[in-house]
Amino acid sequence: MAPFNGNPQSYASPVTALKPNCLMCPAASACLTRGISQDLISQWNGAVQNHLSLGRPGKALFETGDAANAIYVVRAGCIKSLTVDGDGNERVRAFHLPGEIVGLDAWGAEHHPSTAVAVVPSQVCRIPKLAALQKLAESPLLAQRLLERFSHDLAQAQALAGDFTADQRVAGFLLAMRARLARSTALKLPMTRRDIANFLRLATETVCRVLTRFESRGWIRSDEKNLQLANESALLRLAEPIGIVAPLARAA
Amino acid sequence: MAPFNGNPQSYASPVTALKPNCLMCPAASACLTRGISQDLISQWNGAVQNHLSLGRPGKALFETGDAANAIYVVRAGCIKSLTVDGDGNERVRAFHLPGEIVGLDAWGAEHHPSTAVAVVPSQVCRIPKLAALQKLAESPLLAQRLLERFSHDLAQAQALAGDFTADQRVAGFLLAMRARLARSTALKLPMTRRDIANFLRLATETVCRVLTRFESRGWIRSDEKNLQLANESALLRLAEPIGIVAPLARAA
DNA sequence: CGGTTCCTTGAGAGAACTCAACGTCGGTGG
DNA sequence: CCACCGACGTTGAGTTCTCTCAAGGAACCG
Repeated sequence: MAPFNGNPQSYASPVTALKPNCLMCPAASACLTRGISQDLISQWNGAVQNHLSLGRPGKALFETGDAANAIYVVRAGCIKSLTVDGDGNERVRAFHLPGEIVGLDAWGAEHHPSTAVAVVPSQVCRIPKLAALQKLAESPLLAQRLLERFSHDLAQAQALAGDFTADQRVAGFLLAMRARLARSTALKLPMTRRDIANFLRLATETVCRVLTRFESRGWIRSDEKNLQLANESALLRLAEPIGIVAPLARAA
Repeated sequence: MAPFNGNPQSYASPVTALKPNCLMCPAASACLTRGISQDLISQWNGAVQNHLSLGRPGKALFETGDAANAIYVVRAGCIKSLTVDGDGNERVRAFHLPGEIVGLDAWGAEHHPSTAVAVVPSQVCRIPKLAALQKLAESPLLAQRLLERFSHDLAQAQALAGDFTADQRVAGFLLAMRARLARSTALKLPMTRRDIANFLRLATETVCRVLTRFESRGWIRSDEKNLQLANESALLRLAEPIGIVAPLARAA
């Protein structure tokens, strides 16, 4: 059970390791700090308390009911937010990729309404709400950035709440992941079929069947977690009614 | 076609009518200004540009694609946010009651992703985003209030996005309306069955059938728009998996 | 009063779910 | 080293919940 050692600063002194440098962050191109001045980035960096490694899939960042004193920016990996109802049924509410923020649904609450769990080995930056609030007061630009993030997540959640066919939902999900992972048409999905299905309100089997259908039509090529989007326009046509929200950040 | 005349300041001079006084607002107990000092309320009042009357149901506040330079706080009535897809299908994304904010999904965008329409004769306060941002920088408390609102709406949207039975969704909706309208167990729903169904991703007929079922069980008494929740605990038990988000505001 | 919109109830159809089974992969321990 | 186990992905067959289609009654408005 070797500890996950993906932290590029793990060899540095503990203090340095605890206080990552936003200027050298691998997720900078998708973070709140994207495209702002170095001075401002340094200022924001002051609000970052430390960063945490979630070494193995399933490791919880926080659980429902925990005190909610901070938000977390994903530095690497993938985090999922989920709730568990009285019958023990899990429900995936969101996936968070590098640069995205975990815990926004708890900004106005003392306790987290959802649990956050690593999907793959991940790292996050912890930013206490109070420290963040202080920085926002000092910089309207940062405040605007955070509000944009809230607004985007809200619009996204509302779009996804719609009533769509299984094909539409899967197509929309693939396109959203493609835009957020933002490399090429080749995707490496971090999460399992089960998580995707749960997130999209579908049965695991349905997701499988849809993917098989897409592949038989030549729209995608699928090798388990590795997907190749061969016909994005077809997927886009299918997913149009969802009104996918364009991602805020692009690779610089 | 007499103009809606519910504005208590309509007899005052035009300037006064255009700049409502937050200290005398009927929606104050549910607004961002709830429970803060009079000085701070007055300060926030400075950000309020004017207020608008939407005299008849169906009147649009703004439409998808319009420039998004402001947010709107509902002063009276009820506003619905909706989108229209390529096939002309409407989808209700949210209802906004007095004290709640319309347009948050467009804070980070230049154009509104959704259309806002009056459900009943309504009034809203227009607050330019720039003016709001300025006030937020001056007052961390106001900033916190707005962030809480975003957070709450996000959590709510995610909760509602889940996969629930028709009975669960309707029960959850009734309880949420009860909490937001916050009077007694007697509810006067502003919106039609069609709107409720669309919002809950159900057919109008299904909503009717569920309400009939609830009534036959003695859980509610229904006279069209006027509902009486006779057995809230039964509804609560049914809606538990949704994880209803408690409303931020209560009547003072 | 027609005309429209809304609410309600009934009967049949369809999309997705549940249940079930099988192959694969990776980790674990004998 | 390999058998075992569990998790994951995939495919098939029957069931169910909700939708669609259809129609009638009530309320509202010009």
